[in-house]
Amino acid sequence: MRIGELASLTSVTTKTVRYYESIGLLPEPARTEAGYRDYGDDAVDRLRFVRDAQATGLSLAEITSVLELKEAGRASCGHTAALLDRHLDELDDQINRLVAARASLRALADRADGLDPTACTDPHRCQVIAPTPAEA
Amino acid sequence: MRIGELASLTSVTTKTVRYYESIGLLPEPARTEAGYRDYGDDAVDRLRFVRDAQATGLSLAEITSVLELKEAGRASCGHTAALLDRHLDELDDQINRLVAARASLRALADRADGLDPTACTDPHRCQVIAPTPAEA
DNA sequence: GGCGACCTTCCAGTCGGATGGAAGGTCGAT
DNA sequence: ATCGACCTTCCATCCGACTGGAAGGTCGCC
Repeated sequence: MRIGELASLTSVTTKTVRYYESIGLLPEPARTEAGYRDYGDDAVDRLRFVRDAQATGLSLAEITSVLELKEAGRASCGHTAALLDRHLDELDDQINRLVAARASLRALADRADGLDPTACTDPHRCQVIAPTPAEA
Repeated sequence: MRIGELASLTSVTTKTVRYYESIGLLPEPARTEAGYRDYGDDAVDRLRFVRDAQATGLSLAEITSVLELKEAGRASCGHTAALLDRHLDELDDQINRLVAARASLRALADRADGLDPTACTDPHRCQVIAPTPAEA
C-alpha cells in the first residue's frame, strides 16, 4: 500500500509517517517504480504499536529502542521488560507529582472560593495567590 | 537588589529572570544609574509565586494571566478561582490518562516477566510488544 | 492532453521554556 | 591600573514532535 493508505489506516498524517521514517522509527519501505513508498501489512502493525506505546507516555526515542530490541530478536524480552519497568517507575513519579500538585491547587482554589470578593481590593495583594499573606 | 541576588534568593538563573521579564511574566524593574536591574523585595515574592505555580503544573502563560488579574486588582478572586478550577480539571484528566497508561504498561510488563526468554526467537515478532500475536 | 489526487524531496517554522555565548560596561578591591 | 565578579544586550541553539509549504513527478480518468 502507499503512504496515504497507511496513514489513514493508522490515523496519522503522511507527514508524520515520513517523519517517523526520518528518525529511524519506521524502516525505509520498498519503493514502486515511480519512487512511491510501498508498505506491507506489517507496517500498519508497527505504526499502530508506535501510537499505542506513545499513548502510554513513551517518548519516540524510547519506542525506537524497544523496536530496535525487537528487531535484534533474541533476549529482547528482558531488555524490553527492563525498559517498561523503568518507564513504570517514571510514570509513578509523574503521577505522584501531579497528585501533589493537584492537592495544593485544590487548597488554593478552596481558598479562592471561600474569600469574600469585596475583600479583594488591594491591587498589590491578591489573597488567592499570595502564598501566606505576610511572609516577605 | 540586583538580578544576581534575586536569582539566588529564588533558585533560578539570571538568564531565567531576564527571560521571564521578556515574556511579560515579571515587570520591568527600576534601573541603577549604570543600567543594572534593581529589584525590590516584592520581586522575590512574585518570582517565588511563579515557581510555586509552575510546580503545580501551570504554564507560564497561565501564570501570566493569573498575575495580570492580580495586577488588575478587583474581581481577580473570581477569575483566579475559575482559572484554578479549570486547571484542576485538566490535572484530573492528565492524572487519569497517566493512570490508564500505567495500567496498560503494567500489563505489558507482566507479560514480559511471564515470558520464557527462549521463546523469544522470532526476530520479527517480540511477544512482549506485539499487541495481539495474530491480529493483522 | 489536461485535471485532480496523490506522491516525492527539502527546507523552514512552531511551541514552551529556557540555555549559551559573544561583546562590551561597571564596580570594588588590591 | 588592572583583576575578577557582576552586569548589559542580542542572537542563536536546544529539546520533542511535528507541521507547512514550495517545487516538481505520477497516476487514473474524462
